[in-house]
Amino acid sequence: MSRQDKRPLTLRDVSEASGVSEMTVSRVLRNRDDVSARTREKVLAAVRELGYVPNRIAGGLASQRVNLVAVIVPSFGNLVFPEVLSGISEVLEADGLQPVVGMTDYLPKKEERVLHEMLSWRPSGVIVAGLEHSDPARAMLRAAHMPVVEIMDTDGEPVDAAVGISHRRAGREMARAILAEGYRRIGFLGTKMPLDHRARKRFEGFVEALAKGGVELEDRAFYSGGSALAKGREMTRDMLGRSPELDFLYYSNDLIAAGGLLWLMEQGIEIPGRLGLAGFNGLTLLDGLPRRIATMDACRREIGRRAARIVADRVAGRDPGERIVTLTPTIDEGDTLRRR
Amino acid sequence: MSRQDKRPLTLRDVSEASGVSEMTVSRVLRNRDDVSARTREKVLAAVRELGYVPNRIAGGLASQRVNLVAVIVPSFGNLVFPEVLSGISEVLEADGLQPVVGMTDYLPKKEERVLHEMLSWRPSGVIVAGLEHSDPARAMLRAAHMPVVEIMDTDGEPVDAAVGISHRRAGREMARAILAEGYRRIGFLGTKMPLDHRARKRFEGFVEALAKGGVELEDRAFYSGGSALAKGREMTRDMLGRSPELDFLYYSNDLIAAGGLLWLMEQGIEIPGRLGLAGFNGLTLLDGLPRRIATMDACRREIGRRAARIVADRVAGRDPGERIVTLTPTIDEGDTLRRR
DNA sequence: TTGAAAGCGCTAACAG
DNA sequence: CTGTTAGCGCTTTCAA
Repeated sequence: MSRQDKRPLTLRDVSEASGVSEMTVSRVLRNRDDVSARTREKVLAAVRELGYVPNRIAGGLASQRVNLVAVIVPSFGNLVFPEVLSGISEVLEADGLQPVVGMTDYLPKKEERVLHEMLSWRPSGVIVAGLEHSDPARAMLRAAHMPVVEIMDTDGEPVDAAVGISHRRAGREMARAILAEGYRRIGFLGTKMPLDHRARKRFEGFVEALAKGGVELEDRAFYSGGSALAKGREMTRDMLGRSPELDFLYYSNDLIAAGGLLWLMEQGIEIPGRLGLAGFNGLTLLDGLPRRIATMDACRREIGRRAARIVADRVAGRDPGERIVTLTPTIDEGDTLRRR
Repeated sequence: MSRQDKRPLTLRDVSEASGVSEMTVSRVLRNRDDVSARTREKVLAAVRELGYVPNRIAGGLASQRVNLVAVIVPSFGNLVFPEVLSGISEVLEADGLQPVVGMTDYLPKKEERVLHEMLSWRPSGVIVAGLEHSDPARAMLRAAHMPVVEIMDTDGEPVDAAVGISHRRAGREMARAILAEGYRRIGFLGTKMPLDHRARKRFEGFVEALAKGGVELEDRAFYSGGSALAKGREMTRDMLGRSPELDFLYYSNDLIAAGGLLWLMEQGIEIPGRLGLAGFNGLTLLDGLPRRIATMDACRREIGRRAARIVADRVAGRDPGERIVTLTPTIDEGDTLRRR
């Protein structure tokens, strides 16, 4: 700890302190096994003594390899993405790779900026949410010459590889389950987000399967901004005000469904006797509500894991298997779907 | 788009395509204003045509400057950190800096690893949650010779700068507010996390201020794992089972408080008539519950903003002002504290 | 098992 | 306003 200056330490400093060549110090720091135990110890002692932290900027430039994987998601607030990220980290870390996360706020222009920024660090791969990207973004992804995995959604054609669920099918299956239970007068409550393509696809699949069952959506409402719980409450109140004949409410996510549930129970409305409910996502955060809301698991953690596995395999030169991985979400009936 | 090979593009390719020297291309790409409009256009056209993305690894090495700021937080799942991050991004982006986020899972060893990893990229600054770090971690932070801002907490001595609130004081103030309202038989429900120092400090401050008011905590419970909402429910049920005389419950976070609230209301227990409640964090996520739970805002977004401001100022050579910024959280009485 | 030399792709510094 | 030269701190490659 006798350094006084502010110059960052380099390999040369370690080399001088340990009396070993820079090259050999480098070998030790990269855990290569072609170094004698004695030399290794000398080097590690010097590294500890000086507090040397290798410079990966230089290392990356020299080796043309960087252990970063770019991960691009729309938002952290969403409650959906923390779990995806955790699945990604889990797998990448085991392979010595490091996720670097960027956020797009659901804005295509911002997605382009973030992508450009991340690609400028020459990562080993890219994991990006969604299949819908601007032309410049797709061009960048193609030109990057690295593994690219688009996640969450498989209703479309990926640039390279994809891992997700079919949101259209998720919507259809929930519609079928609702119809099978005998509900016929159905309302939909969701987010007004033209750029949330997955929510849109679920909605489309839902309406389509209802139609196939000879049922038309009886009412719908879309919100934007504000607390989802409070919005679910308001929208539910408003919708039942104008469409009191409804017997089922399908919400585009579990949080607004929870808001609706709380309001309905306060009104003394019997769930699911008088009115059935379903949401989407399978948020364990919400375990502990007075009813378990029927929902559909989006396989978030598994999507993260599989996507990371594809990147890690490709980086390591292993065969990653199929290009498009479609996971199958399962309906969790909870207490608000099945009539006794 | 006529390239066939997989060699990544370099400045030289752009230089050749545009008939301008590498150096001038570099100037254009860094938005320097000492380039003629005509030359600039030629270069940008070539860049677009080729789809060139600059290599920041090389750029960083040459300039000894990197626009990254390391941000180290315990967990994404926490609902607390997304908002801090958003405050950080907001300010950093305006200064051309880019946050890079790492996660420690509340584990000191993992914190060391993540910190070492991030410092190896020679970022322009570090923002790290908490004041408690292992000796090696503190040594790394000191030796890094860059702005380091410890956030969330100001009860302690930072390595360099700090922005946060006093959690001890937050606990004390909530205790005073509770006593002022006339409650005397108080229970505490929190997380069993020896490594969550901020929760511990709030608890200590709370107990201390009760004692000063001549009141001793009557019951306490700690949980770990599982859904916070469900745990709040269970713990509340159990605590009231064994200590039915309690007239107030203080929860270490809003989510378990919400679970408790839901259970209590189902039991028909009058809130706050029979029992007062308070949580901590000011989670807007929970707006829409049947009662607004009394809570204390942790100033999350503002903490992120101020911390980022300090880093950005230091990087730009501006005077960042005071070394320790203590924000003052305010009690939000909601509907569950004040007896009518 | 160790060392010496030659870059990686860019930018600082200086010259024109 | 534009170009030339000399590195940045590592790792690759080859030789000992």
